[in-house]
Amino acid sequence: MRADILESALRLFAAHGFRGTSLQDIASDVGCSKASLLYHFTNKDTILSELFAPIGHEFETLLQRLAPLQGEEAARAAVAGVVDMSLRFRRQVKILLLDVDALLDHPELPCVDDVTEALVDAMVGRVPEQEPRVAGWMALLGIFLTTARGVAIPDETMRAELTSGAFRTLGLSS
Amino acid sequence: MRADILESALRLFAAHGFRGTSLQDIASDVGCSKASLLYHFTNKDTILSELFAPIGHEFETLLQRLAPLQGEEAARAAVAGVVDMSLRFRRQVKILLLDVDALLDHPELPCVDDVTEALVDAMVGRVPEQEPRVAGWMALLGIFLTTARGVAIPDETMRAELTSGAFRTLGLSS
DNA sequence: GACAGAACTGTCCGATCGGTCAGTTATCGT
DNA sequence: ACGATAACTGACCGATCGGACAGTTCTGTC
Repeated sequence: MRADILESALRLFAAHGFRGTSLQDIASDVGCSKASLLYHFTNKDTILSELFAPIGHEFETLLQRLAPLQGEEAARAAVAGVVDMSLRFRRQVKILLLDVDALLDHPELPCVDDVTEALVDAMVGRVPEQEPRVAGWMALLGIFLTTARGVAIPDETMRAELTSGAFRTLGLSS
Repeated sequence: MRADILESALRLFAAHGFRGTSLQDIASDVGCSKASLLYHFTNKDTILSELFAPIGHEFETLLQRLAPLQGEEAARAAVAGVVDMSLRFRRQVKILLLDVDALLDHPELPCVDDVTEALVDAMVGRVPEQEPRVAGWMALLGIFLTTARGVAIPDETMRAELTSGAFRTLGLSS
């Protein structure tokens, strides 16, 4: 039942956003009462936290794996990591994009700004100038949103296209 | 006063989303009563419609300008047009991204899906395969989101970086 | 100063939200 | 069969939302 609730919540949050989905919406989708949701989860935020728990750790390990790398090597690893996580957690990414501002102060998920800044750093190098960072943001956000939007092709094809596209954006040979 | 209301609404909608901003929030920001808002505008949706009215026409003329072009010429013109509109209407773009699903059925603004699909067509050509379209989506969404997010550089520098970045994503020489 | 109309506001309304709680039903070891 | 515990629910609560409406204040004209 907990699993059913989480599955429905993930689908509805991704479709209509966190704020755009009421507990009653989830309950109707699951086929139980609203009170039953709050029996399994203390409140609405807890449901969200549970959905985002896995990706918090994964992003942390990705950043650790990226930390010692530099230059083109770091950029290619960052792209591969971001593409992989976007494909595996595309619905969570969509939730994050739909309700960024409301979810930023959410304690459970790591500070999104810090993580994304670190990923851009890995893609374009730790340069003080802002100009090269634009390409990094374009690559990062392009991957996230294109995955969240969804294109009617198999996952592995999508992975290859996203990776080569991001490489081109960053000026790397693909 | 109407202008003050629209300015406050635009800023608040861009910061917290359409659904995340109440009429009371806007009234407090303007410094008037909620009832006063509803004297100048028939309802909350009308405020949003007025904010999006200009960009509807602009996107239409952009698509008309793009229609006769083909190949690389069309792609370069599409990128230039999208970059230009993103920079000029960055707050509207952000609103659209924050509340896509809730705003899709909004009658005032043109069907977002149709417009974006046409822009991707212009960028990658009207090909039946889905694979090349991924790069188109990456370029389009990369421009939109990077602009909406904001980078601390002058507009004209941003324009140049966004344009060359999108060209690279699409495999065009910049 | 009197008047008309625009501009504005306080107050109320129904709907919906997240959340609480007492009470009911199902499950299971003994 | 029975009691304990988990699972679940209907009814309710306070807060907040978008919006309606009667009444008040401001502003310009004669």
